[in-house]
Amino acid sequence: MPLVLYNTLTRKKDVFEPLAPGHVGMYVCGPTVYDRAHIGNARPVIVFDVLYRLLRTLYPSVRYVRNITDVDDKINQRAKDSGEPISVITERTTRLFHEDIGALNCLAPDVEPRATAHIGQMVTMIERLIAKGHAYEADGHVLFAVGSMGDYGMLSRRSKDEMIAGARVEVAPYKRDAGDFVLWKPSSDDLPGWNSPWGRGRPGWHIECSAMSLQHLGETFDIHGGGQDLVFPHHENEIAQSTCANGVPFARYWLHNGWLMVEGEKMSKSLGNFFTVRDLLDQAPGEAIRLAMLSTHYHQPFDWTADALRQAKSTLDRLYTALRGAAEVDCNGYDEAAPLEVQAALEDDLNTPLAISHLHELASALNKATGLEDKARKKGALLASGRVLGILLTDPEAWFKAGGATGGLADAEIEAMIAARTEARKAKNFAESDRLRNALQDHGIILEDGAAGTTWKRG
RNA sequence: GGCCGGGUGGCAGAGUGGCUAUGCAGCGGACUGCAAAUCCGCGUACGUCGGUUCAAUUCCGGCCUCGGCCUCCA
Repeated sequence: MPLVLYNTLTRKKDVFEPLAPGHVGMYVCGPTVYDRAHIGNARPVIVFDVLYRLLRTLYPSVRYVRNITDVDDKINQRAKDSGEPISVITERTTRLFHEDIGALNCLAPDVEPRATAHIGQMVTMIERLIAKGHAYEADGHVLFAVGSMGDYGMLSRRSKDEMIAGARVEVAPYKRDAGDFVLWKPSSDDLPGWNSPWGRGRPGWHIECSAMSLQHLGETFDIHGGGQDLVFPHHENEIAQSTCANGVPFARYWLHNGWLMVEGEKMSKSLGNFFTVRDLLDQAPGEAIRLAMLSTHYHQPFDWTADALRQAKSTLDRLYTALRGAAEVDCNGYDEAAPLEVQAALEDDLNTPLAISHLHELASALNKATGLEDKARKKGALLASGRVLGILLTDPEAWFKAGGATGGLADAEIEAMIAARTEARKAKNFAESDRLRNALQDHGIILEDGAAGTTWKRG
């Protein structure tokens, strides 16, 4: 099956073919580092991590670039409010971002460029745009002239007239066209700034991605991703800058993940439904958060609910239960590639919900498997499938016993009570046996009596 | 107002012109000292009104309805 991806540029599923055979270049818009990542930030990171993992199973060479935006007015504001130097804020936030998404089993990109390390490239690109008549200097700013580009608006499919008619913000008087956007703006002494042909200043929002993708992936590359809200204006403007500056097509496939809601409402601080990844990691394992995100197709809006998280956790319990039952089975040689149906689901525009349904089927098959060979085959298939999705990466025992450090009974205490219960059961003292089990249950410990003895897990 | 995406069983959520996923919850059974886990079985859903068709939840059109975006929010 060929890989097909829904391309915002064409508004349909397109068969994916890399520009250079065997090599894929992908750019995804990364975080602005002024505050901890919230779950809305986490969605594209997880979605494109799955795509990255899938691409790596299909192509020998994949170059994944995800930027860090470390120059931005929100960062400036944060520094002003807190009194902390900007570099302290951006470095700390970057480190926390890595921690948070690492806990969600997201692989590091191949390149993680920082905007402040590419100011020179941005200035060069702006100069080229001015030279080609696509940008102009006005009132200390450099602006991109949307009127200079014939098919501006091709990604978001809106005409310039519409944009002007719909403009809600007062148009700065120095703009030639209401749709013109800032490439470079002046900085006062108290703001970060770099010397440029237009005086000391800082870049506009969009130019960094054009400059960094050029630097690390070239003029034309395969995939550009991000949240749906970035389609306009951010990605539209990236296309304008890059195609006008380079004179060749920019990204070929544009992928956008849907918006994230919380309990049916838009997430916002004022509604009190605003969660950081860190908040959620205190409530559930990262794998459960990740799986919850993947339980809806990436293109759909995702409604984050307590129930969705609970369901994801219970799905993982079920899958890990199957793996735990086959702990002794050596599946070496059977776990290299995900089975066809899982691969096919993902190759069909990253249909993760369908892929997950196949994991359930594999778990059932593993539970029912009798022969060693059959078990090894199913276990290997389940593990390989999990790997593409970035789940089932933990040892099953560790999965079920996790959470002990944060309070409650220690493993040794639990083991001791189980031993006492086993003695009671041998003596047919079921009253005592049940008392012990209930006592453990009160601490969230669930016992399972099997042929090979009693196992336990933290519920 | 413009553009875009939805409305599927109690819930979540795929998908398909006829064979109607998957999971959770529920019910019945097997297993178990009792449980848990697992296994077996059960529930026949597709907003609405028309059209096309031998056949539509799936295609087309109208309507209702929900949501997103419309200059810097992922």
